Amino acid sequence: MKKSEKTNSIEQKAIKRAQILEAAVKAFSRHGYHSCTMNRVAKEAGVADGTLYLYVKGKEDLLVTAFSHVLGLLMERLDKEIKKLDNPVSKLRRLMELHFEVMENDPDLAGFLQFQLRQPDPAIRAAIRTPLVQYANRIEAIVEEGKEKGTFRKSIGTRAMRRVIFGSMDETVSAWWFRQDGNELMKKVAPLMEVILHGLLINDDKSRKSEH
Amino acid sequence: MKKSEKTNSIEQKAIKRAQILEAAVKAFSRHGYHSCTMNRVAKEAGVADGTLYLYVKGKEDLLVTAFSHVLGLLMERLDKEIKKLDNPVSKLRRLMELHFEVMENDPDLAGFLQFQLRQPDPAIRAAIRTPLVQYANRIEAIVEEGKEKGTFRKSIGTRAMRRVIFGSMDETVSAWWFRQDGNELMKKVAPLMEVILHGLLINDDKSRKSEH
Amino acid sequence: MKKSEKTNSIEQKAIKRAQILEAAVKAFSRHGYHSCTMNRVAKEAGVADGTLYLYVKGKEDLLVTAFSHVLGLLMERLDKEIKKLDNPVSKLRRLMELHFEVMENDPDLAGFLQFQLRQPDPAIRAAIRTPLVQYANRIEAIVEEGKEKGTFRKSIGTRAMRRVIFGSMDETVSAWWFRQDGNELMKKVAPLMEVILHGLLINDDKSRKSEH
Amino acid sequence: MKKSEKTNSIEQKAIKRAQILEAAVKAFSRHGYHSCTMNRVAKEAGVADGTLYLYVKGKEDLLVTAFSHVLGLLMERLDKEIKKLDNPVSKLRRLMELHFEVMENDPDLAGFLQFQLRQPDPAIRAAIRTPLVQYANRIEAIVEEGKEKGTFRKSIGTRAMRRVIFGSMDETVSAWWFRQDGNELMKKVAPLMEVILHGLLINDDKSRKSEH
DNA sequence: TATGAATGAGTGTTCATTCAT
DNA sequence: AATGAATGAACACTCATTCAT
Repeated sequence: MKKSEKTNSIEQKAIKRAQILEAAVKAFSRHGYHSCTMNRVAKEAGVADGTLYLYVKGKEDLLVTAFSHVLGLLMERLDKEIKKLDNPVSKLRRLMELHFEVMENDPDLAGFLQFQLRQPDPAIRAAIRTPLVQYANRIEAIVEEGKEKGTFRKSIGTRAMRRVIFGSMDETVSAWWFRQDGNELMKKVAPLMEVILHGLLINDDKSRKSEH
Repeated sequence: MKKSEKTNSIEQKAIKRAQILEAAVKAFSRHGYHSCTMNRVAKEAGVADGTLYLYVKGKEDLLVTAFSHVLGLLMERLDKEIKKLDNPVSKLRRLMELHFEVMENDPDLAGFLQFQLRQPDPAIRAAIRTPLVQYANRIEAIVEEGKEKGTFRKSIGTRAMRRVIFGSMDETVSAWWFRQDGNELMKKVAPLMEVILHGLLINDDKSRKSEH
Repeated sequence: MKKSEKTNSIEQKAIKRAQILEAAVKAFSRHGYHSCTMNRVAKEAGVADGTLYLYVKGKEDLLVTAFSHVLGLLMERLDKEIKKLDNPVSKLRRLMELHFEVMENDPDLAGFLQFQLRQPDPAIRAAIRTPLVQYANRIEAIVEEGKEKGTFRKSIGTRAMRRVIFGSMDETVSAWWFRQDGNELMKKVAPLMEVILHGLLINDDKSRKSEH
Repeated sequence: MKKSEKTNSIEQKAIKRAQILEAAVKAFSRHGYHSCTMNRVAKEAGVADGTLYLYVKGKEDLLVTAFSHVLGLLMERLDKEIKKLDNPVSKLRRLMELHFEVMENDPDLAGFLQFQLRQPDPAIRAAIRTPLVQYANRIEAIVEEGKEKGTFRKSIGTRAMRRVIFGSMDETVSAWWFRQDGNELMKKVAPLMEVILHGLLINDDKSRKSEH
């Protein structure tokens, strides 16, 4: 049963890897990346200090690898869910719901993504950039689709729209995380969509394109 | 002339204090809060290491104090400028222009506010919260005024509006800072205002209140 | 054919043992004893880390055992060659030639013997002492023979003579190894013998026993 | 008294520096360079760990700096003593006496010079090379002088002579240090000089230049 | 016998903070 | 008030060794 053994061993390794990366998310979130020692992560994962280095190159790599791991899981789910929908507004709402749902269900993950990841270190930012861009692309794809289908206004740049969307979600999650007041995050979807879709103004005459 | 001497001495002290706080902004921005040593701040300020501790309690306090200092200057200016204007849309645009202008003119300050300040350490975040709330209040005051005057829609919570506004600006500045592509930040004001005021949708019928 | 199998197995083991010891000499020489990891030795020998511990007790034991192994080979050859010769001067020259030849033909071995072995750790030095003394005995035996045959002066202690002989060779090999300037080591035999046999002085009157 | 204060401070610093370097010699000698922790050196010097780094760049630099320090002291004394003498044989004997005397009076220093310094690390060897060459030059200068004055034989290279001289002394000190049998090192001067000056052979006819 | 994943003790170095001057 | 030399706690990472397979 060599093959079965080998398969098992590979599975074991993948499981331990996930164990470590998820322990890192939790530990970094609770103590803060810089204040969190590798020893704490190891304890959280239930392995020895040295074992961490069999799976990642170092502390920085652990942060980045853990990020790719969890964002990968999120995007896999996102793609599957969004594929089912047919109009950009629904897609945008679903993206936002999913984003908030994930955060709400795992505050450690939320803390990790909102704060621990925002490291000023250029090396870290560069490493994080790639998966982050993929997420931004998901948003921009919806915006583009909306423009093509005539749902969203073509006069505004896709980038600007993406920034408003992502910036709003991001700020909302951050504010929610700090208050930690029960699980109300999902309730923010509707008002946020309201503002993003229709804007602040009453009796808005879109033919004007601008208020002056 | 005891009094004059004393006044002079107090002024001297205030000047050195500002010197130190601005040196901290610059040094933290360039090297990153955690990687920046107190010695570097001291050198930047032109004082000895120990002298810093005559003005702040420690490194963390230096970060927070420096933040209050620069945000105080910004808000002082903001209040003066906004007082002149009479409608909420102009006020909102002016706030955004000012925000972007300050960032654009002082990239060190921008890096400090956008990244160095976002420390995951709970103690730091708590300390930073107070001055930050004051800034949020400026935005919410404009939103409230807009609602009262019938310019902004009452159906959306002030908080949600504020989050979209601040989140959009914040995300825009962050993205700009990273690209560091010349001084184009001011050009983002119009498209951002466009989205925020009118929303993403074309032919928006505001009587519907929502897209479904 | 149990016996043949067993013999074969024993031979196999001896071969692997030699493999490991020679890999250790090479690896220690190239990376330095302290900087060389057991993993590197294992790789060099083509076995797994754990396998090393089936042949030696630990890293220190590996160093000492490897030394005994290579010095044993050298002395075996030395004895055979010297047996053929009949006068102490020839024997001394042959010893020196052999010493230099071995070093020259295997720079890894030379580096190992000249530097990696000179560990300050008392335990290591003590362990190395035994085989080293055997080599010293070869030199002293030649000196003694020379004294008995009336070739060398009896007035000087055998130990002192041995120290001059061994110290000179050792210093010469070290200097050569550092310069690594082609294979000129054999050319040092003649001048070295010249000094050792006749001394530095011109017109030496041996009846004086000393220069004053 | 500004000047006096400053002078005093500089003196203090030089004293502490010497304290640290001499503590390093002692600590490295007793525990072995690699096994000796910086903490041990600090304790030996009576300072905190961090203080060491105010005087040297790191552990490796400490080794090299300590070596330069002690060899500098030795050579200063050597030059002064040798200047008084007029013939190369006396100079050679004085050099050897001094070498042995210094080692004998400070076994820690001897252990440091004989073993701790012989690190295989190329960086260390390169750093140590410069002061070591200076010492070699002292020996070669005496040899050259001896050749010019017609005392030493011109037919043998200066380098070869130096290697015999230095190698013999080195080997003698090493052997002595291991036995640690009282303070007999000085007694080795005469027999060593005997061999080096007159060679091993009885009835040596220098006109032959070689034994065959 | 052989493997190699897992272990965890051990250490050079940094740097915020203090305090004698 | 100002200095800056001294402090010493804290930590990421390595690697010899073990042991279940």
